[in-house]
Amino acid sequence: MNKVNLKDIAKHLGISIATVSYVLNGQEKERRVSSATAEKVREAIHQFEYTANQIAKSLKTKKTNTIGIIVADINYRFTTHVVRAIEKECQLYGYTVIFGSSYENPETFLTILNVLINKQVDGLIVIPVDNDRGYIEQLKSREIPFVIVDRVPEGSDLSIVSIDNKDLAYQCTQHLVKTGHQRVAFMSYQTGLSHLLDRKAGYVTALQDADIEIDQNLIIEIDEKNFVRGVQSGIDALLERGKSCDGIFFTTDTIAVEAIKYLNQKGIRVPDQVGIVSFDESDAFPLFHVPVTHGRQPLRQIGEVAVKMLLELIDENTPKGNTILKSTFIVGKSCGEK
Amino acid sequence: MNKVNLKDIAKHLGISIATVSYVLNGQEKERRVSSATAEKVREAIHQFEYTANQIAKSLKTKKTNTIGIIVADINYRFTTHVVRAIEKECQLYGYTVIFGSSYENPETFLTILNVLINKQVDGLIVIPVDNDRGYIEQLKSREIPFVIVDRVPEGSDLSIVSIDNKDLAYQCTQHLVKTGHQRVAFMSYQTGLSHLLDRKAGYVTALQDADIEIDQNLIIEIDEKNFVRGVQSGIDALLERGKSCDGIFFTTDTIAVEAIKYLNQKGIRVPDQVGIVSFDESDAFPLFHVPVTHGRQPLRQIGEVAVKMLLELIDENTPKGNTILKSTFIVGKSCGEK
DNA sequence: AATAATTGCTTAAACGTTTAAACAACATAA
DNA sequence: TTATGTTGTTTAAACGTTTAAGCAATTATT
Repeated sequence: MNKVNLKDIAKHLGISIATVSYVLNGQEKERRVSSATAEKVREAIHQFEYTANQIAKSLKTKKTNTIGIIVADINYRFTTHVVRAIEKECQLYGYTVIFGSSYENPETFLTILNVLINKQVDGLIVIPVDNDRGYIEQLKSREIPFVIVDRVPEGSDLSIVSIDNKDLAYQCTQHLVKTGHQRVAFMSYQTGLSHLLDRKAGYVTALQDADIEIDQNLIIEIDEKNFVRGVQSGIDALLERGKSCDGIFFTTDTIAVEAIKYLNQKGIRVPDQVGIVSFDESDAFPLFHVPVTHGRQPLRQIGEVAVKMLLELIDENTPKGNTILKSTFIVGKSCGEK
Repeated sequence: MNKVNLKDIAKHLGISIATVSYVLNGQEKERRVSSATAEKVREAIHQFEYTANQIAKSLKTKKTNTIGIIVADINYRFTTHVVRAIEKECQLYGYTVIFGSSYENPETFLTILNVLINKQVDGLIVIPVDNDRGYIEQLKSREIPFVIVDRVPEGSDLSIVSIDNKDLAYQCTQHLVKTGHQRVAFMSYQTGLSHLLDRKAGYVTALQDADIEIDQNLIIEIDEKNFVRGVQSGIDALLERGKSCDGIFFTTDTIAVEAIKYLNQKGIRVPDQVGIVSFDESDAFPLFHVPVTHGRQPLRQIGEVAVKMLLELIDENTPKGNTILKSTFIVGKSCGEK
């Protein structure tokens, strides 16, 4: 038994499809459907449990009430939290979410982009792919509203949601200094991505403001290809005698977790031997023997704002721009705090 | 400038829409389009970068190449891993994924169900909502192919992907016994859900097989409403003098993590004072000072199999049934293993 | 030479909606 | 009386595809 459609309802009531449609779309007043007819229609709709075929509707109205989101990998803490907020917010506004993962692969990214566009999504939220350069041009040439999350590319006619990476990195570094660490190291990925450059700038500025000289030996930048080994040899290098490093600022939670594992393994005591601060938290932190001091991005808010910006963009009544959200700083005990 | 459609292509070439469509769908042979014409069409398609409007296509073919998945919360380890596999598998077969979260709320679940059905998804994968009873009837009455993951409801004309919960729980318990623990406790949620009942059965059977008497005092079942307190008072109860509990089997990773946090906090040494095993792992385990022995569900495989079953169901050439996947058991050092 | 088969296309209906435009019936105003 | 409005409804085109059916031109068969 096939789903009942407008025609079925109309035939059953002996009226035209148009009339039924008007009632359904709340246009009885404008289209002067008599209240008797309207009532009949409502009854029939209820009786037959009619629900509109959104595909047909979309074809006609050119609106799918669907947004696409392209993430790097759903299996990241950042992603799940942001996606969760996006989906919640969309539920609120009657939008649904189609999603695809690029797995950091630019080609996959473009494939997904095409699929989503052919599905006629009303807009896109993009959590960018590392190392991908051309996607913004592709997006722009498609004339589809989109919002970029997290990463701030050049070019200002874009809609972007991000946080002040430099500021939060500044706070992280400053906290290490304030808790008595003199030789504060920096551990990050080897990359040209804006958010990580900003974090480095925050680190540098904080040290300068504290009149501490920057020591290039304390700056470790890891090749992602060789992640685990990179972290380990980075830690080894930092903690070798002579360097007298007494604090480390990790620019991502992934690096922090891997480093903490290794510190655990080597029996290095935190915070006694070395104080640590992480940019971003990890669900794993609570299992470490001491609460890890860290910066916290407002992931939920990032998702919410991204959706709001996108929906405004879709409704065409908004200027584009970069929305910068406030982060918070969570003080634990990994720097020897009282 | 609007997207180019079949009509544009046809007009440009001075041929009919039908011919273009036939070429596009690889029906040149059957429909006897001359190779000259076909070539012209292909060129034009390329030149204008034509891509089909999937909405129109779907309306006609009644196929959206989209599946819906309803999860409890994207923010769970189980969910992200399964969803990741589902999406990867779908990419392979040219399907896209629409998703919605029920947040454990049956009403939200039904709302999402309706939205997805109106979007004409070809099928559904459902990671069930705790405490929801009616959803299966709702699903069945909708005559839409669907696969249930993880939880095994009564009624056998369903397609289900699950693991052998009893068997894996048996292994977990047996391992505690084999590593010298005599007074093995069980900590789970207070629930009637099949997978947790099965895990309890595994625990009981393992002890019986080892000729150890079941002690109701060592069985803790936590009210989810009061989760953190429940875990803590459960641990307190188990470790109080007199009970001489020397091992605990946690039936979920969430319970295990919360318990480990509390053990940490209280300074209780694992595995010296108490050995622990967890059903399911957590990304947090590596930060614990000792590797946690645990059962591992084949999450990726669960996702893959769910998709395969669903696509077969959609193509109508498959019997339904319960596919039970093999789990593995990861030996750490949390039971005092050498 | 007449008929049949093949080739290469086109026509047009259909999918389930929305919506501008038309229309019939009646009421009101001049 | 004629024109003018108002009310309640229907008609039909359109959205961008797919696809069965039709048809003219050419080629093959008898």
